[in-house]
Amino acid sequence: MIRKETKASILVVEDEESLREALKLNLELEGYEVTTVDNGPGVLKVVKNEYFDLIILDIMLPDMDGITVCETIRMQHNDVPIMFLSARNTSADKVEGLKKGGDDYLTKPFNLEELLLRVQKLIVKNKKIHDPHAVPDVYTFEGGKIDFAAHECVDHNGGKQELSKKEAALLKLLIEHEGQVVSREHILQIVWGYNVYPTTRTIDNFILNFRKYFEADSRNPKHFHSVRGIGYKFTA
Amino acid sequence: MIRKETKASILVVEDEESLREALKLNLELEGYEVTTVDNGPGVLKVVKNEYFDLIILDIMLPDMDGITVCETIRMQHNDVPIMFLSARNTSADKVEGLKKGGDDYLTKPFNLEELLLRVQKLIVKNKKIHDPHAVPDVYTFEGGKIDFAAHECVDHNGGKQELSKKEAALLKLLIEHEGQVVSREHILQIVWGYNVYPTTRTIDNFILNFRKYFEADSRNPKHFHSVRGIGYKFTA
DNA sequence: GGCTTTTGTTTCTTTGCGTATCATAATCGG
DNA sequence: CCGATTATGATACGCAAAGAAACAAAAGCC
Repeated sequence: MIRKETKASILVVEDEESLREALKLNLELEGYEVTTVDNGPGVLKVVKNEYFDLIILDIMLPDMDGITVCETIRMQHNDVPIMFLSARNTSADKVEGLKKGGDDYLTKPFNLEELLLRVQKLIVKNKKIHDPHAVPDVYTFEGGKIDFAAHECVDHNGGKQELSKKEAALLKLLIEHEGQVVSREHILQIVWGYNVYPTTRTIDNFILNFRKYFEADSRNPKHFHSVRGIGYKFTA
Repeated sequence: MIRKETKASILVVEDEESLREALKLNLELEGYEVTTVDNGPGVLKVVKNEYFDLIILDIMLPDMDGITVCETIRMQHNDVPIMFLSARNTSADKVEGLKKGGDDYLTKPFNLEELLLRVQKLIVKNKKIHDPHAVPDVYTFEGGKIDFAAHECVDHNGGKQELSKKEAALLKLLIEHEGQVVSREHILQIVWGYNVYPTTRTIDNFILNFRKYFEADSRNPKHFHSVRGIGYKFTA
């Protein structure tokens, strides 16, 4: 099994600079990859383009309040865990936050250690949800056979091929999500470990190779499909 | 959305009778199967023999405190979600509870609605972990079948069709509002973005495609209805 | 150090999605 | 019943995303 030692990524949304920087610092000390934003509309933009394991969202933002931001994110079918931060600690506020799609609600001032623990729990749970099904060391499908332990595969002609590290990792990821589309962001997050990417054609090149290995007609792939605007999909 | 409900089971551990019964009553009203226990050792016994989706655990128990109970459960590699209840609300207490394996920590007196919301969230998350296909991303209706995870659908003839990004988003939106009219403005808000107003026939074209996919007679649609002057409506 | 292999970048080509345009049909208001 | 309005359906087009390949840069390997 390939261990993922990629950092979990957190988006911190907080307009007050000192708190924002303090959060960033402490989360980074815990080993998280932290992005910060100080306004509502900015969140929506950045959430559309990047993958996050958790969003820490201040409710009181100058332009667009956090609840609305959360609602909007949820309306776009994004299930990223969201932790609300707020100075308001009435039950009504908490209930509203949780109802509108928040996963946790902390009141300011908060205890740092508690926040870090809750952050950790939310991230671990979510990872478990997305943690895909186990793939055997030797995976056989119509297009060939892949031996993840030996880092080699048998292509569609029966020829043997060595698999490089990244090739194996990407293959495994796609096979783990067999039948489902895996977004480019997710691929980069898991296989490469970065979050933002310049318009890179790197992933495409790997897919091209897979198609060479496993597809009889690489122009009309039966196993490695691209889903325009989203990512790639493997089907057996 | 259609959701089949088998009752989730909750174990309530609380020594004070009135609170215990109040919790039981309210949780049952929410549709949960509730078991109650009033002492520490009893928890361990019952947890060994029964499956629970959640344990609500009072920290101050007469014989064995809740933290110890939780630790013991975790030592037995049982990952059942545990929500602590406690009158103590210092940060140190909360931190300890979370550290020792608790998933949430509520202080007494608590707001009932908040508790119920948090209960629900813990249970749903855990269900997703154990049965990722419990809430499948597949929607079936008379006209065909739509798989949102794979971005494909089966049309009314049984043929397979790839779905583009916007197609999937719009379909999802319409299906979520099954039976009710969705206005053009709302569609644009959700599917296209915010201040975008392409005053065009764009949405119509997507509806046309859907009718091609899913309607036997596209002139007399049974599923994708247009509501003149307002928007569109999907019916199953 | 020089060689090979793997990984990443740059650039160009190709594709097809999403949008626009326009002609026609349906519907509505008066 | 007729003009105005709105939906439909076909078609055309621009542009962003994917394909493809060559090139560059690391990373291994004797």
